[in-house]
Amino acid sequence: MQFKLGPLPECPCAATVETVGEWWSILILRDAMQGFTRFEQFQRSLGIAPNMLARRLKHLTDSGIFERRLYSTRPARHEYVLTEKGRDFFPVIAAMVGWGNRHFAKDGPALLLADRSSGRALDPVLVDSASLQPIDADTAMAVAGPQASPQMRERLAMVAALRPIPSSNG
Amino acid sequence: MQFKLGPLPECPCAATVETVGEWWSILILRDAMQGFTRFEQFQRSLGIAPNMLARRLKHLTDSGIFERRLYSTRPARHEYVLTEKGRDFFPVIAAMVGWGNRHFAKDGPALLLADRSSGRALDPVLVDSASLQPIDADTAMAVAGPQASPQMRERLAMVAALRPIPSSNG
DNA sequence: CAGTATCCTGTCCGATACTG
DNA sequence: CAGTATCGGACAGGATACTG
Repeated sequence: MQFKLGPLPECPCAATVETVGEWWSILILRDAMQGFTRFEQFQRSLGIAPNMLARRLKHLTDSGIFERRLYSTRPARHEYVLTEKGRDFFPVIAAMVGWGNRHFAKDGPALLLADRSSGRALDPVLVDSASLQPIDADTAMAVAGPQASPQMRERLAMVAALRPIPSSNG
Repeated sequence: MQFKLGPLPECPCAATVETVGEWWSILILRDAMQGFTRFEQFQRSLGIAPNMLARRLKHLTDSGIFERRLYSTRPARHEYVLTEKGRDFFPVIAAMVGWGNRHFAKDGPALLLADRSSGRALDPVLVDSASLQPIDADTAMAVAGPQASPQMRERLAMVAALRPIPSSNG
């Protein structure tokens, strides 16, 4: 997962993919959201090879998603603690959980989200913070932001002619 | 991106990662959500090699995310149309756009989401559909669903002792 | 326990050439 | 235009051994 070279891509979706796009990274973050912080916890949970885990943790730390914190000297021991940026990734994980449950769990989900204090099951849905209206492929579209490059604007203009987006059932 | 072999993993997040985890797949879906359907549209937009694009489109079609539809005979031409399952992936993309904008767009976003009819900018936030309360790492947790395996229950029980999850600023 | 160091394999991916 | 075929490189990822 590196794009050509150099800085992150302009598209925020592509930048996200480039930062956490290796699939181990997503699963590591999934576990970190549950409270895991230690090397061995991740390793046991994921069955990942230790060198790969070290690589992924380093990359996520370099990306500002984990903070590597010394919790013991002699011997030196580190734990990997989510930063605010890392914790803010939770909605992406939760959206994936929701999609997976809706489309793969035929006989009922194996895992779902619940409120920490009440224990009540949560049904994740993405809405606009102001209107609280659901955001989906029918009602939302991408538009150029203030910092959009000319190329980005051109792309988006090209795409604007295509709406409404085609779908298989009409 | 294939796990060992065989069926999808039990965890809905892992199942999602396995299905769309290659980073090209996410970007293809991003473009499909904008209305792209043709091979050449994807290729030009992404700068992807044709063989890779063919592979990814085939995989996404086999996964029930695209429907490959003949839109012209002589010569035979196909377009790749999102299924309902594919369109339902939009919240994941939008959540990634939101995270990318919040953490990478220092001088303002290059791309944002807007309402199709009003054009008003949208601020994507994940909430519970019943309570409309935001779902984040502090308030939500994963619990075993009705179809959880014993191993999954054991994992989640292990994790339950760790809450509240550690974070770098307290 | 928490990694680092090596080696190896699979495959993702790009480049290019070719076809109806 | 919409792909398929083939080649080669880079690297993700696994297995194993080793260290403080």
